[in-house]
Amino acid sequence: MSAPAATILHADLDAFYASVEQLLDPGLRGRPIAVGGGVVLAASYEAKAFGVSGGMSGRRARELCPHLQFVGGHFDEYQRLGDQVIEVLYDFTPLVERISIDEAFLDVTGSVHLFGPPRVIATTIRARVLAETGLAISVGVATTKHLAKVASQVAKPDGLVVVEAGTETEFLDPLPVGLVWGVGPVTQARLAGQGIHTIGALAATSPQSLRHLLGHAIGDKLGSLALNADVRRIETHRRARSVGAQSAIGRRTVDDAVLTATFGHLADRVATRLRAKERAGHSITVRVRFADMKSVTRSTTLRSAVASTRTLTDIGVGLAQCACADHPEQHEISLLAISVSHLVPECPLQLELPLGLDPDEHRVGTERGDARRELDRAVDAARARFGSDAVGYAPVLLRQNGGVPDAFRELAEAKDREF
DNA sequence: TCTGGGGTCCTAGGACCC
DNA sequence: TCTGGGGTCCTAGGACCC
Repeated sequence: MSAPAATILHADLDAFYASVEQLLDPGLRGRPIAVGGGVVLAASYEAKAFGVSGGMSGRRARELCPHLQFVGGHFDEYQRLGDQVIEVLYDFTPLVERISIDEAFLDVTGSVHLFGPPRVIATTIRARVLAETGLAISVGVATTKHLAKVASQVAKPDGLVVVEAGTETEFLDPLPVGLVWGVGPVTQARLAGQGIHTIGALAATSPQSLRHLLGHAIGDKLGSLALNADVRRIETHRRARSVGAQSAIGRRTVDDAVLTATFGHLADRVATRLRAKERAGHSITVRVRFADMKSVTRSTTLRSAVASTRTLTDIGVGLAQCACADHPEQHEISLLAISVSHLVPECPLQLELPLGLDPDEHRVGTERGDARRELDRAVDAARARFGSDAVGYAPVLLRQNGGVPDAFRELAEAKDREF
């Protein structure tokens, strides 16, 4: 006998940022709004009706919806309300896997004795979230994570869909393949080329054909999801595998001053977060996006793990110079990014970083290595007491450029916190 | 007003080792 | 001398998700 099927809920706040804005300002309710400016971070359902969606350029959004109103984000409120909703979920089970600011999986298999059948739990959650925060949350209920997520998408807006055990295939088969987790525009187009438009058609395709069409891993994964063979468990604690930061800088002529200033800023953000997590990383990857939106990456792997701001800055600049030198036909850059991976625990008292090219230069125990550690520690401590703007490493040469406010970045970074 | 910022995972080729 | 095959790591690129 197999174990009784699990009961998984996927709870997903509707048009989250935009709904919060409409909550905060009643004058925005019932109207098409978008959070963002140059790019749409989130659209209200009234705006979605015109085809406006997240990630779209502001200009395109206005073309689709001339009366669209842009609003600046209240990022602290998003975090606060998102946390408040997650706290409601914990009242029903400790098995909560938060996957972003506004959505989570719950395993309520063991909760039914306390709170009633899954449908009752889901209904209670939706009512409590609405009463306590004023926000609509859609919930999908099923026997697997994937199916629960598909169900919550189908439930939107402000709905509940329960897929009863035994009816999974019947539920999934007519749905479009785009609802399968991991099927984006490229994969969807590839499948459409073979006449595969529904999850049922995907499930009916042979594993060999899928592998041939999409590659081994993707083909196998999609095949199993379409056949409802998802065996993933709820993971309550997930460790980050990389820490990164990026900055769109408009169009800038390639020069060292821009690289130094930008990587100073990015490395500061990344290294500070690494040190706060007591982690350091062996691999550093830099991405340079040119003015024509083509981007290239350069990476390096060091024998020792890095978490120092200054060291990360130097490596970032060096890798970006390599990338630019390899593309002499490109004269302008529009974005720089740095990411640290192959993370390892770093005890604050432990030594760090010999560097690749000149191993002695930055090693702790040498004058420069010690100085860098002391500087990082002093800056971290001052910021902890006086706020993140209290101390900087370099003059902020970066024009704000109408970009995303720092508060939004801090919001994205807040996902680092262990939920 | 040309196109954000944070991530995860997969593929493919080459180096290197056994 | 020529002939192998498998495994692992690194780098670069890309699809996808929120």
